[in-house]
Amino acid sequence: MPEINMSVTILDVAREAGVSYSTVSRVLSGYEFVKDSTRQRVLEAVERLGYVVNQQARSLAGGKSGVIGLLVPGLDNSYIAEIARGIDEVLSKASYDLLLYTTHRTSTETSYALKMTKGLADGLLLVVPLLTTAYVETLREQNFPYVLIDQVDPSNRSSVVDSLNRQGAYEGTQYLLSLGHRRIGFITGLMKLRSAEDRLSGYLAALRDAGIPVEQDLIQRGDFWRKEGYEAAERLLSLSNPPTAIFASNDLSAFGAMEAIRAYGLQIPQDISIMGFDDIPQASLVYPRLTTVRQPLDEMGRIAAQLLVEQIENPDRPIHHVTLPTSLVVRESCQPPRHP
Amino acid sequence: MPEINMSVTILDVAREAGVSYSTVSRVLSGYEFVKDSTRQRVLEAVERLGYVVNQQARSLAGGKSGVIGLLVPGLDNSYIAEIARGIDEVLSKASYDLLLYTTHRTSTETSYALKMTKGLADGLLLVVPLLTTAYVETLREQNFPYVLIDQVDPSNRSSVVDSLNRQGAYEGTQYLLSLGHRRIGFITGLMKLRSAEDRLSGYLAALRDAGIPVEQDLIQRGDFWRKEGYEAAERLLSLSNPPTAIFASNDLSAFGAMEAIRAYGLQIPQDISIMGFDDIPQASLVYPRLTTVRQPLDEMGRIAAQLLVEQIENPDRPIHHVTLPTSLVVRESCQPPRHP
DNA sequence: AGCTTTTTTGCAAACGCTTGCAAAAAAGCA
DNA sequence: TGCTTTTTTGCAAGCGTTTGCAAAAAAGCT
Repeated sequence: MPEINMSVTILDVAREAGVSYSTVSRVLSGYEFVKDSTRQRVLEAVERLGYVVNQQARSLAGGKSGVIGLLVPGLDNSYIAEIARGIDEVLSKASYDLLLYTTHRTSTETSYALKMTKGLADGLLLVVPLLTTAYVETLREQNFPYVLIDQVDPSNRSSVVDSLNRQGAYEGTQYLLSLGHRRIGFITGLMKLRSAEDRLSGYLAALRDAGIPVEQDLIQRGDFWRKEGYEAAERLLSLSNPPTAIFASNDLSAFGAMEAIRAYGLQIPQDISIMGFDDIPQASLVYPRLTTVRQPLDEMGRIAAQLLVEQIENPDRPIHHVTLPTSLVVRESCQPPRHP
Repeated sequence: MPEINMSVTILDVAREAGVSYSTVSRVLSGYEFVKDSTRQRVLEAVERLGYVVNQQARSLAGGKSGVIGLLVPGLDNSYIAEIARGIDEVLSKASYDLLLYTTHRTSTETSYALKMTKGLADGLLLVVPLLTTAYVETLREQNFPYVLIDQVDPSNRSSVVDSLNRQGAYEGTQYLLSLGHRRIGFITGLMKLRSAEDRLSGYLAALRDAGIPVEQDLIQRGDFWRKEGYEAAERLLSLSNPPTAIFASNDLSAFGAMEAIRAYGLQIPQDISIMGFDDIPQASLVYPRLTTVRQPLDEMGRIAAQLLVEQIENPDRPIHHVTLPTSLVVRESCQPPRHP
């Protein structure tokens, strides 16, 4: 009795159960008009023979693959893992498999997305996609279900899940101001992404509302990755009048900045305070533990997956834009400046 | 002129180019006996119509998918990202796409692996699989190409890439001994995995060779994850005669132990030294930076991908077992004990 | 120019499944 | 019991591609 036999086809099951292969197909798809005794016979034959469906054939023949594609920019960022966790929670309940494609080479983003629309996946979740205009239009034209996560669609015709980036950065900056910091360095994210823009905008708004003039030297370019965060922090620290605090656009950049601060022989938070954005698990792992603006990443994943599943099951469903609140998580990386 | 049109099939291209669809297929697969002018005509039609192949149909009809499946236990561990990086480097050169399946729910490991054998992928890379006996036998019987990474096959009939776990742990323990530590706590990995066994074995061998008796209380169970590392360290620290150093079976466990040490009000490395295993990127990010035994993770991925690609292209190729050396990376988390 | 060999191409079958339609069987009703 | 409606099932076509085989065309040789 084989547990699993890869060479068994639906024809073998049909023969074993004494029915047509279309009846086998109907049993497996849960079609209601199948006699119970027939269903039983088929299921027993499936088990006896160790039948595994050929997903390719099923997709080609018009069935649903039962797979959701998740397109992420890379793996070495817990931000992705946190979102994926929320996604997986919803998808497992809805009996979908999650298929992950990484696009650390940007050129693959389009080709992967389009590959997935050809029967490989029933829908697509796009995490911080860079090239939205190129293929999202194609996805929409083909009525292929997709949801954008932490990135907006300039044409406002996509379902999107993101968070209050601007508000979060505003509050984070306010917190640093409330500690007495007046020279607050800011490390941007990748500025072609809307989240990076919004976070910078929140920082600028908080300064303006506090009547503090913006100093361009205190704003340094980053790209959301640690290495650029290190370099941006270096530039901030080498100013003739360096900041007393640094607000990095995400936790990874903050980690890089922390390294630069230490390489400068300075102490966190005694000499310079540091704040991040995201609250990935490592934020509470580094020492001192990072004060950060929290994005509910797993909830973002959850909601995106729900939107997508609903869209697949109700294709006429209107698009949604869900924006989640951020919250400030105060840990040990910030304190009042040495000289007020 | 559409850039990409998802609804174009090979029939449309054939019509547009004035040839049969089998000629189109031959052109796309690089078959040598096609007239150059015909080839040109077909390629222009492909471009003009924005044709994208249906991968499902291609797989079903007997073609290669050009996809390698990567089965990993979870995403929130940079160990995986590092291995994936090496894999991706080789696969992109060999023009294979990488398809990642996560199995944080163990029950999906078997079903994902078997799904992939049905035309979805041309080969499979299995990273620290837990359930090797159940389906690896099936993969082998079906002559489906696969390589195990950082896990052995008890039957010794699989291609495997791993590292000198025992030797690495031996040298790590020796290093702590050379600093003067005589009470060295050890946090195990998940003991059903060979790497966990080997690392414990290396620790024990180093103690034995140094003539130091093994104390069972100094060996605490972990599972390679941070939380268990925290708890194992708590147990070590609450001993009446606690260790002066802790050797954790992997970096994640070491991070958890670092947290426990701090929660105990102790300082690293002044009060207690800590060592990990893997050298994931975070090891040089935590403070103090972690001394650890380095596994060349990206090289493991590279070699595994090479073995797999070669196996796919030469099915008669014999199995290989490649074991890579580890190396000690001394950073700032260890120093001689306070009282020799 | 005719014959042989090589190149080129289309036909047809196949891959493993889903599903519309119609026929057969069963159930319900008067 | 006969008629109507509902349930159950198999037939046949199709999905989009690959590939073996044979026919047609071209090239090579005498």
